[in-house]
Amino acid sequence: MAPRRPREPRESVRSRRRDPQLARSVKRQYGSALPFLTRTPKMLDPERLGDVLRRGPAVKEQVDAFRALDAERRALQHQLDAVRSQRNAANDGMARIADKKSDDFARMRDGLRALSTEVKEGEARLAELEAGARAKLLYLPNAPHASVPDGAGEQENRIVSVWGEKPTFAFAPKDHVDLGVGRGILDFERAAKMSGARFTVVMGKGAKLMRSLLAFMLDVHTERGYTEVWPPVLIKRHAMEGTGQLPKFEDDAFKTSAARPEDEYFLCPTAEVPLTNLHREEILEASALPIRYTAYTACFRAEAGAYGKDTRGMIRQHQFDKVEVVKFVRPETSYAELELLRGDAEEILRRLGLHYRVSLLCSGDLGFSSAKTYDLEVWLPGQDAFREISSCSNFEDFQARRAMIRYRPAPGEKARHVHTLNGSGLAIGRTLVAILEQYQDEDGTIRVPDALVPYTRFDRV
RNA sequence: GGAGGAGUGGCCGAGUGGUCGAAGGCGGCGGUCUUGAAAACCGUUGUGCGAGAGCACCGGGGGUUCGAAUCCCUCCUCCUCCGCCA
Repeated sequence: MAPRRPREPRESVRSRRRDPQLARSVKRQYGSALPFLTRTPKMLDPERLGDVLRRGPAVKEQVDAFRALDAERRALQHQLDAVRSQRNAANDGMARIADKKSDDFARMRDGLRALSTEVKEGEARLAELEAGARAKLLYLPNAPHASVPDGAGEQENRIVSVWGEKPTFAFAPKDHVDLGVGRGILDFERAAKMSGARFTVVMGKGAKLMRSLLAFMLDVHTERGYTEVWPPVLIKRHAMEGTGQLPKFEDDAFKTSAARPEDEYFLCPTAEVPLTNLHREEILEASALPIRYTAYTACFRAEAGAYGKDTRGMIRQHQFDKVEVVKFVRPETSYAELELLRGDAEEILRRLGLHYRVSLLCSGDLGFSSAKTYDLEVWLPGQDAFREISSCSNFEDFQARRAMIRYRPAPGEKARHVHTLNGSGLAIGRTLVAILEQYQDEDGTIRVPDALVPYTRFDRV
């Protein structure tokens, strides 16, 4: 990414828009009608319809309902334009009459009043149709890419590679709860005092290990070309819609309470949301792409419906920590970029020497917004299982349409939607869990991976 | 939190009810001139929808009016000062 021009202390707001990444700023304040509805979405193109339908039979109904509303909307739009045209012509006539008190003027005014009423009624009906079509579209998932295998759920994901080997132990390996509590670095009972279930207090060398992990991850990513970002974690509704967390998954999110609805915020569920929304409603310079960001944030998830799953330990928490990587790329490069991004996430695991495998999610396990996702699954000896530690996805133009993120392929050409990608790089809590379990010794102490020692300045917990 | 001020095209900036998608300047593009360049001069230059005629857009939304960039309400954003804080 090109370095941003340093800002003058008293620079005006408007000149600040002269950002080298921006071909042209798009002025559109939040809550406006239908930024992404301006053309038939690509996912509804006949050739891609088959792909959306792989999501399951319910999607067919959604598509049909959307198309019906959209056809109605287009018809009304045409009709309304014709009436508007009449009104505009009549209005020109009025403007040319010098004598505003003449009978002619009065007669024309009455005619115009009728036309205006008709236009207003049409606009009201059009707004309803648009809102209806938009609502339908917001609930429609992304189309799986052709390379995504069909399948109903997790069991049908495809393992595409395995890195490293299972560490062998001359003793029965403990899980991270026993290890962490045993070393005095994890405290679930005390966490419950202030926050209840599904929270962890990390203490002492454990806390330092967390801090070291996030610094280490950000350093690796920035060395590899990502720009480090420290974003807000209280998020407005429109931004959550932009990346696809809303409206469908509102129950999964925490939100603040506020006297006025417009003062309400959602707690960031992943840095994907603020990072992707950095460029919402912008037209980017083609030469600036790919744009790459990395950020550490705390992440908050209500995880409704996950009761009873992973109740022990710090695998599934209401609050966790994660370093995320996000890319904005040209559409034709997005699948190559996905492989690179996955490599960037894998790099962290490799440098930490953690045994893991890569899984390609099948259509039934694919997230709502994603066209293709790889999960990185780290080996947890204490659970005798691979567990997700990173999820790397190509969203194609799904988020770009919702958040109106475009680029201009060449000067003078029409703006196109970018493709967005993101991946965890990595979930910090789960990385700590993996280190505890894979690097444990028989006496319950834990060796610190070499790559982290420069950060922790101790080599054993 | 309190008190003021402001948001118009890539940028600056005019426009306080109709002929305004919007003067003028800068920048960009094309041309004339030039060995070449600069200067000067001429022309051109927003976005989206639509097959097209056409329609929409002056921060967002709503209202007044026959008619709104212009008047009113509201929200957002930014600026200045005060207070508080990290």
